Amino acid sequence: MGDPYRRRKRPRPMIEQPKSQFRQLAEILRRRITDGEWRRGDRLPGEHDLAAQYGLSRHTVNQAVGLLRRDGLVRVERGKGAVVTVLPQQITRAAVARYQRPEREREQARGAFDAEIRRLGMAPHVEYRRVGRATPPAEVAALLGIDTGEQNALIRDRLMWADDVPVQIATTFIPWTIAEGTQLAEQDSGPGGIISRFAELGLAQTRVTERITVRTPSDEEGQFLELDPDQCVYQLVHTGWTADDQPVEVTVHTMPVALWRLDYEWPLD
Amino acid sequence: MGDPYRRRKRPRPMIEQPKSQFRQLAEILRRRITDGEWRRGDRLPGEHDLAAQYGLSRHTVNQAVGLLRRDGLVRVERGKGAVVTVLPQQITRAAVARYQRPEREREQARGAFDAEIRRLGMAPHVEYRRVGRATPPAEVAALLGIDTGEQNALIRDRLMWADDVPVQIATTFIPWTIAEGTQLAEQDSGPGGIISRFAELGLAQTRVTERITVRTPSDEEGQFLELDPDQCVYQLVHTGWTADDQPVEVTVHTMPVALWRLDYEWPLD
DNA sequence: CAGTGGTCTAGACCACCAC
DNA sequence: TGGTGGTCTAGACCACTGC
Repeated sequence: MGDPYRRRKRPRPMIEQPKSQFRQLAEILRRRITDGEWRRGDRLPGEHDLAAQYGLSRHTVNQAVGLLRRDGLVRVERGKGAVVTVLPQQITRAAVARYQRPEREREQARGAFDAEIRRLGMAPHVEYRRVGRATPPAEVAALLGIDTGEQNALIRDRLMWADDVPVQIATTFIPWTIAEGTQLAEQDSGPGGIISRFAELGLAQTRVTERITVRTPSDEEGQFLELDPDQCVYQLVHTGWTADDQPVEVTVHTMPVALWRLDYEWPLD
Repeated sequence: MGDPYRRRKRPRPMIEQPKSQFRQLAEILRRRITDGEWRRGDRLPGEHDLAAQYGLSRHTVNQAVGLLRRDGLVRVERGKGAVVTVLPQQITRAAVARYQRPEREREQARGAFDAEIRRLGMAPHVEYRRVGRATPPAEVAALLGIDTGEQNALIRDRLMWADDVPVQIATTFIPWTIAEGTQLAEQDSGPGGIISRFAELGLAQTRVTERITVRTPSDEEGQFLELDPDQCVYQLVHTGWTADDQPVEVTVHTMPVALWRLDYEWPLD
């Protein structure tokens, strides 16, 4: 069987692979953050200073900082500098639990997000950006089985924070033929969230699917989530189905990968 | 309520945001790939040529190519050049389906991966790198509820390809007290895979959890998966539990985010 | 050997921020 | 206005590939 790595590996040096200077510097800076020397909110020394201190050109330092930005450890604002942004812990999205027994205590929708954030000792905040009739993206229209390019969906678009950190964009689409004139189309979807409203309409969701991909954020997403353009986000597409396999809800969640981890759980027979 | 984006946006130019030259070039090159001008296996023009052609310095071109590498569209080998590596379609991992009815037709383990790859018209290949007694990482030991730093686990470490593309590393850990002397410790785990062996041992798995995170690959992982160091991978930690909530299996999957999408599905009550 | 990309420097100009 | 980072150029040296 052998060791397939061997094929591609050269005789390994005793101590360590020689690495480029900017990667070594990034390693040093990363350690100073994870070790707690620099904490959330602290400003890193200017690139000019770091360059002088380590005997590097500013360009090399800039590359090193770029690695930290990609990993979501620091955020840079023009004219100000690099600030440590890493959270003490990632937020956990327990996908299955958040949709269980919604009638019990508003665990659904806003309630589930609230719990996820409070678990970390942070304050959740949700702001509705838009609730109304709109044209869904083509992929969403296809999922919902409705025509493309028409104003045939209700959109519920919201932004979410943990303390002052923007952590998620969630956009729900519901066929307009279902949502029109119901509480689904109101900003406050009422007790139990939209899941309960669907049930009352005789369109109880009995099955849920989620598809996870990772991509780079759009300009708009990057702006709200305060992401460096090199950071990645989860795109999580959640679809709710009725007993006769009709899709009645599609929600697209956009979350920085640095901030979240996603949990799933199911029984085996 | 207003538009929260407005806070941070400046009056938008009519045509487009001014973008840096390397991002514009990356956009051009990306389009030439997605439009099919350059296909999988083709070599990009040299950076020197591109620089001359577009009137840029080689460094700027190098930055542009870096964006394509990060997105997994091209792979660069020293001394050779940049080769288009993007697959026609992402591989879909249907998490729940792959563990259902394992006794039916070897759908488990190797069987599920086989189906995932064949669905794309590619040829799956699995190679066992190591099967034997080993010391699990501390996080895995904690999950399994066994001591840290001891040779107290069976490791089943395998590499997976689609055609000639390395697509996944999967490493299974099972407490040695369970695996010792059973077919679990043999490379061929028998019909139905290890799930069936657990059932025969009176340790049938009744519940499964998975935790997804995204991180940069280790040197070793990047080497096998032929990843640029700037590309991200999913780390998917799969745990199997018995009816009395004993964890009997932990499998860590490492998959390039550019190649995979992850599907989940469950019923609502 | 020539051709590739990886990395680094020195220097420059710009946009943006805070004062 | 001075300090920050974003970006770009010109030029250089290196490691690696394949002939």
